[in-house]
Amino acid sequence: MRPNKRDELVSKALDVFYRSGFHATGMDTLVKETGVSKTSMYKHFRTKDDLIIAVLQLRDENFRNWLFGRMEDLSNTPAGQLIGVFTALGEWFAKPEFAGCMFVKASSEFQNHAHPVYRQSSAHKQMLLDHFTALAQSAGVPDPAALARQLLMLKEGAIVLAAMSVTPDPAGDALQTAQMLLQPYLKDS
Amino acid sequence: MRPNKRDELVSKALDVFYRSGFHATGMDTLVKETGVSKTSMYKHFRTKDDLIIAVLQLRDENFRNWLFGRMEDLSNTPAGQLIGVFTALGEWFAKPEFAGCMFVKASSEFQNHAHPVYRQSSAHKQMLLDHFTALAQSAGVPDPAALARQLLMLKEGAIVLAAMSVTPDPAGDALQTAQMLLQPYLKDS
DNA sequence: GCCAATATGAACAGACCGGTACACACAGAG
DNA sequence: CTCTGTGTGTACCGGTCTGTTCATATTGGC
Repeated sequence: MRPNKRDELVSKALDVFYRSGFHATGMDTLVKETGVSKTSMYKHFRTKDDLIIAVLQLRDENFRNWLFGRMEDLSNTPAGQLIGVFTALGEWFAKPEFAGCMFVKASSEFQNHAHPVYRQSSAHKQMLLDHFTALAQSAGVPDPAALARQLLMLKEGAIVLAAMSVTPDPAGDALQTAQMLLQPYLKDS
Repeated sequence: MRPNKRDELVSKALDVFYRSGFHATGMDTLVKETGVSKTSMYKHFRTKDDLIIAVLQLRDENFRNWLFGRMEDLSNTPAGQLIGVFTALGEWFAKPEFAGCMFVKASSEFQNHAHPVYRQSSAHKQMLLDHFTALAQSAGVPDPAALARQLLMLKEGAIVLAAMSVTPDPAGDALQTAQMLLQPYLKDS
């Protein structure tokens, strides 16, 4: 029961769940895809729900590291980093494996608000909101919380429209709107 | 095989799917909930997918009638109607049965872009976009298509945040943003 | 009333669901 | 070598999935 074996299972399960959905993916499929035996799988994860929760934890970590890292790469100023969200989104949407937000999908399939999967999905969005709020505050915005809510809303809307193939460049559209909201606080540094 | 019986089945199935998800809801559950026999159910709908497609058609009709009707009630001007979207959203979010957008959830569970459920979900959003674009054009906006995309994105973002209980008043936040976008075209009539 | 056509319901079919029992391979200790 | 502990794979469990079969009510025409 090496610990990195567990991580490997979670990582592979993430891919399959992301591609095919949670309820639609059976444990037999995951066992086959990972090459491990069912017994081993259930040694690492007591139930399917436990596995899903581990998957969402990994996703939260990966997504946060990727997005926040990308934002920092793109700008040194808080306002510039907030704008960077939408540049980063555009890069994500262009990837062939893009298939929407995993947490939105998770909360869609586990709608009971008391369910750990729903709570975890909600917490992920809350975490993003907190980060945006902190940046907005650093940027000197009068109402940082309100701006953060607006930017998060743009981000979620863009992801939905991208996942549903409604408009060709939702990241670009969101970027334009965000620039309007942030214009007073963007120094051209 | 009275036609209104079929409508009744679709309507009831809509409620159950909306509450519990598509894959998570079995035909046995639907049969039990509707009181009809399984044979009758499969007389009306050849497969579960056929039923889901009928459900989404009804949802599309209901949602369109409700939203567009509410928009017209709220204002006589095109720009005012576009603002009305977000007032209407606020009313929707306050309803106890609110559980996010059914089409976003459907496309989450049926991600294959060639699947009729995905295509239908995408088409629903396209329909909304077209309506918004026409209104924006009537309002005399220079780039009606761009504004419509922005407003649709705000709507989708607000629904996601409402469904995931991230912020207390996403409709209000979206309304504020929309007012910024539409300010030049809103006459206080 | 009588017969044919149709709608219905319960039981079932075969596959798959999440989860478990258990026999076994293989390591290290003596 | 033997004994023992641990990780693994297979076969299986009861239940549920979508979809079907077939015998039985129910209806309409004459």
